[in-house]
Amino acid sequence: MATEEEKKNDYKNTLNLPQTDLPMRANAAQKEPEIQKFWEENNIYEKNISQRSKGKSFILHDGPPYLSSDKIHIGTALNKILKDILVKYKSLSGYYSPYIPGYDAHGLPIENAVVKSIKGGRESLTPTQLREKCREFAAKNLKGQEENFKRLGVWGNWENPYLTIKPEFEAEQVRVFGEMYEKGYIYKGLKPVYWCADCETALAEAEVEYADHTSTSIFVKFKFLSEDEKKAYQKAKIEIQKPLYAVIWTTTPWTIPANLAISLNANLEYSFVENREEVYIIATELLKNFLSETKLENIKIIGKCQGSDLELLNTKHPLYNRNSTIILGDHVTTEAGTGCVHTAPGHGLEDYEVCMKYKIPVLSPLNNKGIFTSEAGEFEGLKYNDGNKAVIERLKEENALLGQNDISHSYPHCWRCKKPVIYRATPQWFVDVGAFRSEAMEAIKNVKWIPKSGEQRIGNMVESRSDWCISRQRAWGVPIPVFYCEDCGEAIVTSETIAKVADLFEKESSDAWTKYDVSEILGKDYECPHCKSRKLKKETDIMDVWFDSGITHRAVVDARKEELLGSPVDMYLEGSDQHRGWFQSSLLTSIAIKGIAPYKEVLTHGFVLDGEGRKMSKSLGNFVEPQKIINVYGADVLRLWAASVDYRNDVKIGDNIIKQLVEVFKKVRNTMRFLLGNIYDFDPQNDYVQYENLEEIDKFALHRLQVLIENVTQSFNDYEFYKYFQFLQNFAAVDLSSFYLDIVKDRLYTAGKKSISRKSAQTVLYETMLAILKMMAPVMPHQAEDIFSYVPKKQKLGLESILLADWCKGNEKWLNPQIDEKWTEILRVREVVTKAIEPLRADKKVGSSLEVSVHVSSTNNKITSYLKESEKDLAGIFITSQVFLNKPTPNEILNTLEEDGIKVEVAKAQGEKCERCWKYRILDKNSKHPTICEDCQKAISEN
RNA sequence: GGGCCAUUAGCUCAGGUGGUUAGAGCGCACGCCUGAUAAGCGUGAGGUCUCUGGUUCAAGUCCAGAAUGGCCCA
Repeated sequence: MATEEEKKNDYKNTLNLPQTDLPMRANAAQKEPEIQKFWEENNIYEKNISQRSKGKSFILHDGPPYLSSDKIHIGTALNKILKDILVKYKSLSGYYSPYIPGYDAHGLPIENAVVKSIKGGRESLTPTQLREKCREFAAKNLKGQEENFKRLGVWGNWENPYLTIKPEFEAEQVRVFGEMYEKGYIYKGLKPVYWCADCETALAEAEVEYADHTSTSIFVKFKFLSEDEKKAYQKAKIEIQKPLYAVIWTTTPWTIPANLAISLNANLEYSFVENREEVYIIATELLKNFLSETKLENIKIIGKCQGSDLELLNTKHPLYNRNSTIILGDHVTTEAGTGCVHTAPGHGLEDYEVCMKYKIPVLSPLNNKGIFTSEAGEFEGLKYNDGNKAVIERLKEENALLGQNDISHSYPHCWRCKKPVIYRATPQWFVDVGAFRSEAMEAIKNVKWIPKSGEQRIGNMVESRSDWCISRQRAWGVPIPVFYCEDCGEAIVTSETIAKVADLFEKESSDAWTKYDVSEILGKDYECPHCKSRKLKKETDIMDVWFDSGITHRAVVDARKEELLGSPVDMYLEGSDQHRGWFQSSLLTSIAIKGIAPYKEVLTHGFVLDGEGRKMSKSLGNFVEPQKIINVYGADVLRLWAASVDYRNDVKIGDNIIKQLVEVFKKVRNTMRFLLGNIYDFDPQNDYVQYENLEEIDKFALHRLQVLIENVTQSFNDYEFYKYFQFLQNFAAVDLSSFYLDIVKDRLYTAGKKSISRKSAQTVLYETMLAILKMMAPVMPHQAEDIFSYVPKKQKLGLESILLADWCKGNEKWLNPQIDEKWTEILRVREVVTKAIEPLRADKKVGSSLEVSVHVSSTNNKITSYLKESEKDLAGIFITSQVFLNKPTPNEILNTLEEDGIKVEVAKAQGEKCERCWKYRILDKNSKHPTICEDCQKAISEN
């Protein structure tokens, strides 16, 4: 005879409980690499690419990360993940969407890192050896970054990435230079750069260190020309005969010989100050400061005017027989000085910029050693720092000095010899942006910028930018492919020289530039086209790395037309800092040689901040390392993070945020596990229930699914992944977990295994599972693939990988507004019912809601009729044992709740607990199974 | 200092053309279930919508200014 316990187990065995081997825990950190191995070994990426027609394409062109490190940081991870989500989504949606990752590998940061790492410094290596080290350094970092990217689950042509140091890339770069030169867009000019007079070398921004330095500051007066003096007085509305001076202030007296202008701020107010027989112009705000510094007394303000009133008036240089013109610039501030800024375009970057606008030429009367040249007149032969004293002496003699003080301030020093550095104008190569600026502005208008503000941002920059200096005095880069004639001094760039250099680089890389001499490159008989001389030399400068990456539209997109279909591509997707960087350098070179923008759309994302919204910095020690997150939670959680935030603005990441995402990740997995477990025996071929035959709540579930599919699709199409995240999360938690699955559980478990009602629910579960797997795939590809591997073969649509599927379309006929309206109302009633039961639970009068029966009524006719229509299903929907509409519950009413015109009375359920389905029923003691209900008896007989 | 951007519950996000007690999911608290179980369900508490002015009968929503934070310049 069976014991009670055994009998219970017997009935339990007749239930259809979920079955699946999919583990509840993802164990992602360990599982993901296995999945990636599966993709790699089975060429899933390549298969996806080849199954899509090139007629429908979406090309995202990768911006090359810089190879300064072998580890990627969180910002790079965000960027690559966003790109990959998009590429995967487009691929699933049927687009031909290949992805060729790129790397930026020339430039100063790499060169500096290498120089620092070698004993003996730069001098211990030949340029060729140095370049070789740089190449190795870049290769090592590439390997590290590539591993990081692959570990994120990023798809792409990893076999053949593009690289700015590949010979074919460098060759194209030389050709682009040649084309731009031929169009007259490239010229040689002077520009101030940091210069160390002791090392006799140009320095980059990164090569100067700031340290305190004591300088002599001086106030110098520049006398107005008599004509212009009158005009100035007129502007200030004063009548006076005394001589008028603009007073400048500088901490580098030696640059006075190079002064060509005086800069004022157009919007500042300037005072005319009378000092005995002279009048000075000083910015009103700085007057106090000026007086205390110069110790002048008994002065008075006799007039005022705006900076803009004085534009283009001339003063006389106190030491030379030339003018110094008053010009206007935004760099003039009231922080120090007089508001009249000494402007020497050869010795200051701002000075240079503002003089460019006024077409004032550059004057830099210093040689490599920092010694004044003949252009400095009487100071010729003096070293610049000795020039300070000499200049001050002369100014005194000319009665042009108004004051002199020593000040200590932060000043740039050479990182090698630690001596102060200067700005010195040197010959540089430029791109004449002005020549095609309007074309570029026009092109900007025709690009779709997301977010929209990007258009203004880049527009402002292109509009106001000066010419692009593309030369660098360094070793690790593509040489500027120019020869010079040593006899006539002309620069030589012809289609012939460009072709020869390009072809050579294509074979041997740009290392060939230093390796061969001119005659080897151009041929023994090559002669200067200007003077027929055969004495030629090579340019020693290299190109700005922004020029490297700026021509990928040509060296990659056009050069690999078979794969990338040629420029312009559909999208560039980078951080918002690239408006100044890659978006602009790419735009300018593309406009210059092709007349079109290289992209149709530009999508930008913000920067990654810590959990408190602070910038990540060494001093705060608040860096979030992607590798750490991946090692603990897996790449999919990081990917989910990227998808969960509105990346158009800055985004935050921190422990708390990641923990929340892990919860969502688990929730989705568990929900999928439940779906999977309940359709283990479902064969779509035979068991699929046609829409018309589905139960109404199942139709409602499909309606909700269809709404989800459409919302999610729209979110991806708009690149608004965070909306996708919200939709998916809500659907999993609300529509499925707490509503549909909770209700349908009973049917799945207790109904006959092959009953139509169970199959009806299974059909919905099956459709839901497939749709969600597909919508997980772009964002959580590992998780989706992992789950998919546990899907029974019959349900897999013949797919080898979920990443080879077609995007979920659902079925338009699932949209059912009538059912939606009705069930939304029923859901409201359900809320009132659960709320009404709640107090009884708190009082321990009731545990499971199945111990309860309810009487429901409503003052709303619509609701009443909806309830009536579905009367027999209501108990299941409310997860109670009985629902009464017309008559009150037979047992004592334990609680009543009325809300929104819906009245619910709760009582104990009728009958006894059925041992099989746990619902309370009036049991037939005389039947074969006296402890289970009628429905269960029927179900058992069907099994 | 200039250009561009952001600021709604602890977190991630909603809140067309200004109009009743500002929403969702998660998290949290409390409880239930023990046939999704290192799961599942329910209920509840959380917001002076960054601030200050202004327009208006009425402002998270419009205007002006400010603060804080971010990117790019200087």
